[in-house]
Amino acid sequence: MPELTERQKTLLLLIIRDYIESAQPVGSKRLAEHYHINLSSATIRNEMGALTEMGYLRQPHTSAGRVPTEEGYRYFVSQMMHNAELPETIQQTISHQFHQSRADMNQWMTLAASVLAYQSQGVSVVIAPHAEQSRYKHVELISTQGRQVLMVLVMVGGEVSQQILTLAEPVSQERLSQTASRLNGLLAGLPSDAIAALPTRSDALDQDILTLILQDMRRTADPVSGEIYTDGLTNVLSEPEFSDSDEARRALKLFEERSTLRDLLARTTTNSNIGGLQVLIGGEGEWEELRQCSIVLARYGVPGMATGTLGVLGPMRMSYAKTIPTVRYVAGLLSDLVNDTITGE
Amino acid sequence: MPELTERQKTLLLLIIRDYIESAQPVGSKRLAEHYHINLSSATIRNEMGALTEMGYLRQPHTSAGRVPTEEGYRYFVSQMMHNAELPETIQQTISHQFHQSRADMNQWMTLAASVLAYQSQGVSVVIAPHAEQSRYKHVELISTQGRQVLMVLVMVGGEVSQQILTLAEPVSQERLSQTASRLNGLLAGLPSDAIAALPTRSDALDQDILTLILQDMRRTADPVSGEIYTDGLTNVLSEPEFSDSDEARRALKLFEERSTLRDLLARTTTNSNIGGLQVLIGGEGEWEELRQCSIVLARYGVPGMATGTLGVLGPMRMSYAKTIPTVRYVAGLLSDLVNDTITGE
DNA sequence: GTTAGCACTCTCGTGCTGAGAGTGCTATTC
DNA sequence: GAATAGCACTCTCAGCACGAGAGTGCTAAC
Repeated sequence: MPELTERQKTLLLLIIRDYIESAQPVGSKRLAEHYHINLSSATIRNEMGALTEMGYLRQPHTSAGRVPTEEGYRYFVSQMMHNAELPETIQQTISHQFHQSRADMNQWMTLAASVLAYQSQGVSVVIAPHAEQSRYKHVELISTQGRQVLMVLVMVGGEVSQQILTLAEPVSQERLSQTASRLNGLLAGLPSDAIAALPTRSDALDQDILTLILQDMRRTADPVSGEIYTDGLTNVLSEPEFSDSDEARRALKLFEERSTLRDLLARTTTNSNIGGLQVLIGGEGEWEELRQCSIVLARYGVPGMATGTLGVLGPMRMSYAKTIPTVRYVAGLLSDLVNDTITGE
Repeated sequence: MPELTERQKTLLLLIIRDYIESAQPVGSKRLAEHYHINLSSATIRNEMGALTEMGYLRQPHTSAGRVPTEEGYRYFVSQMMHNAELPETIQQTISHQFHQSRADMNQWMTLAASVLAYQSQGVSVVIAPHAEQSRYKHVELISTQGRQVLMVLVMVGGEVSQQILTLAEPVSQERLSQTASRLNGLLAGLPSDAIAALPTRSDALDQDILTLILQDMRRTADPVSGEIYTDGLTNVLSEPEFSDSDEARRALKLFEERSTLRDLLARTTTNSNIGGLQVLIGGEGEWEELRQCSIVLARYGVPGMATGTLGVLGPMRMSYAKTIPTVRYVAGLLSDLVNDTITGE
C-alpha cells in the first residue's frame, strides 16, 4: 500500500467524515467550498484521482462524487482509534445511570445494551460475563411439589444457574437439604475438573445431583456462553442504505439468531485482549450478511476470571467517532463493575 | 350493520382469502376466473359494490380491485375463529419439540416464541407466567464476597427471583444461614399481604431482608410482569406492506420497547379468559403504530394461580387461518405445562 | 505544482403516452 | 326480476425522451 502525503491524508479523512454525515457521494467542488482548505476544486480532483487509484475511494458511476471503500474506512478508523475519548459530560451521564440502577448483573447488561444503542444509534449486543473456569460455591435444593426439585447453583463470583429436575420418586425437603449441605461441604471452591475427578458417591441422590451440577458448570464454561442482550434493532432501519429492506433483514437476522451471533463474536474476539477494540468492516469478506455493515467490538471483564463481549453494529457509514469511544467507555465501566463483583467491592 | 346474503358472505371470504395470499387488490374478473363460482364478473361487480357500500371492502383508487377494510378482516376472523384447528402433524411436531426440550420455564418460553414466529411468519411475543398473588416458599442468602449477598427467593409454584444486595457491613455466611432459616420458618406459604402485616422483627438484619423480600414479591406480582420473550422480528420485514421501512420501524419499535409492549398486552388481555383468543386488527384506533398490523393474543396458564400472555404480530394481511390455530394450540400446550409445574406433574 | 476552463458523462426528476386492468352503468336475456 | 354482455370511462404503471445539474478528466495557462 503506497504512502499517503500529508495532504492526501487530510483530504481522505475529510471526505470520509463528510460522507458519514451526508450519506451522499462527495465531490471536489463541495469539498472546496464547505471546508476552508486553500485548494481549488481542480487540485482536489487530482488528489481524489490518486486516492481512487490507491483503493481508498471509489465512484458509484462516472459522474458522481467519491465514496469511501472498505480500505478507506479502515484507514479512517486506524487514524482515530487512539485519540478518541468520550466527552466528559456523556461519561458522567452514563456512569450515573449505572450507579443508579439496581446492582444486579441482569440490569447492568440491559442498561449497557440500551446505552450503546442509544449513543451510537446502532444495534448493540452485550454478552454477559462468564467465568472462564467456573468454581463451585453453593447449591440449594428446594422441593417444589411432588417429584420436582429446583436446583439453584451458585458459582464463585456470583454467577447463578437454576434448573428444575424431576426425581424418580418424591424426596422430602429435609433430605434434600441434607444432600445440599453435604455437597456444599465437599465441593466448595472446586472447579469443574476437580469435581469430575471425585470418586463416585455412595448415596444415589448425591450422585445424581452431582452429575447435574457438573453438567451445569460445563454448560456455563463456554467462552461466549453468557446470556445475550441486544437493543436498538430498529435503529438500523432508518439508515438510508437499508431502505431496501432486504439488506437490513439479513443483518438483523444475524442478530436475532443467537447461535450465529455467538459464532461471529467468538471468532473475532478470541485473541483480543481486554481494553482493545476490534472493528470489523464490511464483514471482512467472511460474513456475507454484513457486506454493508461494520461492527465495533470489545471484550470486557477480568482476564482469567470472568469476561464478556460487547459491541455495536451499524452501517459501514456509521459514526465511528462516536461509536468507538462509547464502546470503549462502556467496556471499561463494565470491567470495573465485574471486578468489583468478584473482589467484593 | 346490514345483513349479508349467503352469496355476499362467500364472496367476501373469498376476496379476503385471495388478498391475503396475493397482496394484490382483487378484481371481479380475476375472481370469476380463478375460483369456480358460477357467476359472471358483472354479477360479482354488483356484489362487490354492495360490500364496498357496507364497509367491508374498499378501493385504493377508482380503477383498482377491492381490498378488505378492517371491518372486512374482522368479519373474516369472526367466521374462522371457531372451526380452525391446527393440522395433526403440526401439533405433533410442536408438542414433540416441547417434550424434548429441557424442562425449564426459560427454555419453554424461548421455544414457544420460536415456534409461534416460525409457524405464523410473524413476530411473536411470550410473557412468562407469573403468580397472580405470589406466595412465599423459601429464601436463600449466600454471601459472595465482602458485603455482597446474593438473595434467592423462591415462590410457591417455582417462580424464582434473585437479587444481589450490599449490606452495611460484612456478615458471616453462618449468620446469613440462620437468618434465612428463621425467615423460612416464619414466612412459609404466606402471600405478600400477610408478610406486610407482620410485626417488625427485633433483629435488624432480619428486618432488612424482610423488606427486600416484600419488595421482590410485589415486583413480580404485576399482571404482565413476567419476562418477555420475542422472536421473528425480521419476519415482518419481508412483507410488501413494510417495504417502506418507516412503517415497519414503528411497529418493531413497539416490540423492542418492552414497557410499551407490556402496556399494550396488559390493556387488551385483562378481561379475557384462558383459552379465549383476542384479535386486534389495525390497532383498533388506539395504537397508531399498529395501523397496518394485526395481533393475535391469548392468555395461558392456570387461572388464579399463574398466567401469562402470548401472541403474534403480523401485517393486517397475515394468514389468520394459520396464526389463530397456532396461537391457540401453543397457549394450550403452555397451560398444560404450567399446570404440571404447579401441581407437581 | 496549481488552477481555470471546457467538453464529456452520467443521474435524476419531469412530463408524456399507450397498454392494461378494473369499474359502473345500461340494455338485453332468461 | 335477477343475471349477464357490452361499453365508455378512469386510473395506474412502465417506458421513453429530455433537460438540468453535478461531477469528472484533461489540457493549457499561470
